[in-house]
Amino acid sequence: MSVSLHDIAKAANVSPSTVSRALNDHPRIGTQTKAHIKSLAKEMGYIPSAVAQSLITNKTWTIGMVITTVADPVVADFVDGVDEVAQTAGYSLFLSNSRNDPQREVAVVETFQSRRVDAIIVVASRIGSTYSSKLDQLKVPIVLIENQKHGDFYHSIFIENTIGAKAAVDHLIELGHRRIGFIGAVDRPKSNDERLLGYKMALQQANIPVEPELISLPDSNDDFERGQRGLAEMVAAQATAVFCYNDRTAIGLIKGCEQQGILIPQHLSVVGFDDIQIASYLRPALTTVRQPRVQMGRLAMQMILGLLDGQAVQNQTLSCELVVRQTTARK
Amino acid sequence: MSVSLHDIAKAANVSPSTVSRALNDHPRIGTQTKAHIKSLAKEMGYIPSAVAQSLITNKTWTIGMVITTVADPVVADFVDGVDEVAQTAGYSLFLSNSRNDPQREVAVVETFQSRRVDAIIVVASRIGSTYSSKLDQLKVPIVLIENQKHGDFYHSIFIENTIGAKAAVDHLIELGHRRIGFIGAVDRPKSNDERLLGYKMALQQANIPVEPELISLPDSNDDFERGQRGLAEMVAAQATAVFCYNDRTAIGLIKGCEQQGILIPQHLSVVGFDDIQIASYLRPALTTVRQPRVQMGRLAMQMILGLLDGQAVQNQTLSCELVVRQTTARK
DNA sequence: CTGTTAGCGCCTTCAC
DNA sequence: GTGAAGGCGCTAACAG
Repeated sequence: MSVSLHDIAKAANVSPSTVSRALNDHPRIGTQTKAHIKSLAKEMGYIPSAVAQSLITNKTWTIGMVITTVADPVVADFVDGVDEVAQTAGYSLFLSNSRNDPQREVAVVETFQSRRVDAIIVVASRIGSTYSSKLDQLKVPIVLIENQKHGDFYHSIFIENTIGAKAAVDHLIELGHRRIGFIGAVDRPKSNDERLLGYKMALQQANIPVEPELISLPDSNDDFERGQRGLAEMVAAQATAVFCYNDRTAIGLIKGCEQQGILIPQHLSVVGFDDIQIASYLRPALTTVRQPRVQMGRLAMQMILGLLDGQAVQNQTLSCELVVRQTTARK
Repeated sequence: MSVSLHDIAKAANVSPSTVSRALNDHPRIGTQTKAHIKSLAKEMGYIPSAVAQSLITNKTWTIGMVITTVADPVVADFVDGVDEVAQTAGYSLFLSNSRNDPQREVAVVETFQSRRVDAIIVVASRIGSTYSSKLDQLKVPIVLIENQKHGDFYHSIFIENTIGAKAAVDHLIELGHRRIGFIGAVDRPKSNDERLLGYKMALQQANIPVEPELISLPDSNDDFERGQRGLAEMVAAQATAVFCYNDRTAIGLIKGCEQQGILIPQHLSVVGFDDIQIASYLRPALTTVRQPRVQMGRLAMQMILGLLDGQAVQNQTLSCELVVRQTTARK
């Protein structure tokens, strides 16, 4: 296999521990022997085995991250943020898709445990309290991004869904809309409820009744498809504006509109959520609520670092901001 | 720490080796002791240490994947494909961004080596022959997806860039266009050259001169920005159609057009490359060349599995297909 | 300053 | 069928 400490020890006529010390810049080591060993090691192409090191130090310098799918641009940005901070801090990232299947998620977490990861990050988990029993025994810090189960488990990073959603709907109301619809996502119960709540709060504050037929929760796992499916209900309910669970839902909705000759924003105003990169490149450019996704990923990893450092770490809730573009217009 | 073989051996009043055998369904083991030990292990929450196992078996069940950034939807799909096959085969995936920086890429690969990954997958590497010396010594199988250095190193998965590009430009020529531009990507030299070659071949075949002013290689690392920057050159060269290096470049170009009142496809026809998911949701929907990205990821991981299994594995070049939508029209 | 010893958690011959 | 012993590659006390 690859060259080991022993190999280079033999070559240098010293003991393995001397080699170890030299390579780790241990204080009590001869300057010349150290230099000699180091050059020898390089020459022999020695690369220390992280697995052997982990076994003894009981630290793997490894983070496990469970996501739904990296094909979701929101998730991708989380990953980017986490990876950035992790890499800088010397950690490697295990990435595993759960495809939003709670069972797979549990399986992945168990794999991570067996790999003795130093910490775990889970995006959009729907597991919730199941974790309590499974993970409380483990000493592994775990932080959740956009946990989808009600109740605060462990350390979490949230976004101000309700406030953001309310801002979106406030904006529509200001534009004179009264029949405002909502197209939601059933597979992300908590964010969905929070955004729906913001929607309702905005309406109530403006003394507009909340009408069930204006709220659509299409039974699909695909964001785009949900948007397209929700359109029928919006038309039937005579909505003049729609707030969508996220940008991809809005994009699906808009495509459906185009096919039916419904003009955006002349006939229908549309607001999304997330501000994914493409949002500003659409024609018309999408009005949406911006979420600091990369920042959330960074923060998650920074929380991990704090936790690993034994610090007390607070849950974080980041704010989001309305970005008005071209899909919303005065009624 | 966590419970070990010894702990459960003590609890069961047997030796550690017996426990090991029981848990691994070794043949020579008492049926009842086995059952007893298994239930005991579950009860005590025993999770075997993959790191200890790796140290002894010299196999980590781990794959290292180096990417530019997961925020690129093309890369994200590669990752999805790899992850799918890897997970099924029992492998975990280390993911690391290089941000398209060759130096970082080398650093990441070294980290992977120290972690003793069983294999490495690199996306859009610009390293090339540097690998020869560095990795030839290692016994780790390595497969490259869309290698960006000329010359075939190791095992690779390619796409028929030239054929796809030619199909795109053929399509524009059929529509009556004669002044067709190309906006390329300098940070992906090989794919860019291949697509540019396809562009040139199509023109030559139609007896249309290749004019340098119709070829733009904006000095930027952002796809969208390249598209926007390239527009000026296209306008100056009086292009009536443009073939872009990829979809995101096309999207940037289209945005620039909108700002200048240039209508797509009436004033300018545009073709992209990749067929990222959003392409069909744009208005007008983007004409492009579809790349089987997820399939490429799967294939990469399957090649790894073959290699790990000692099989002789062939490089693969997948074909792509023109998808005509709404951004191209008769001149 | 350097060598020796022990052991991280597990598997794998060997004995019994 | 089960136990004892050795070792994977490395670090961390101890000695010297």
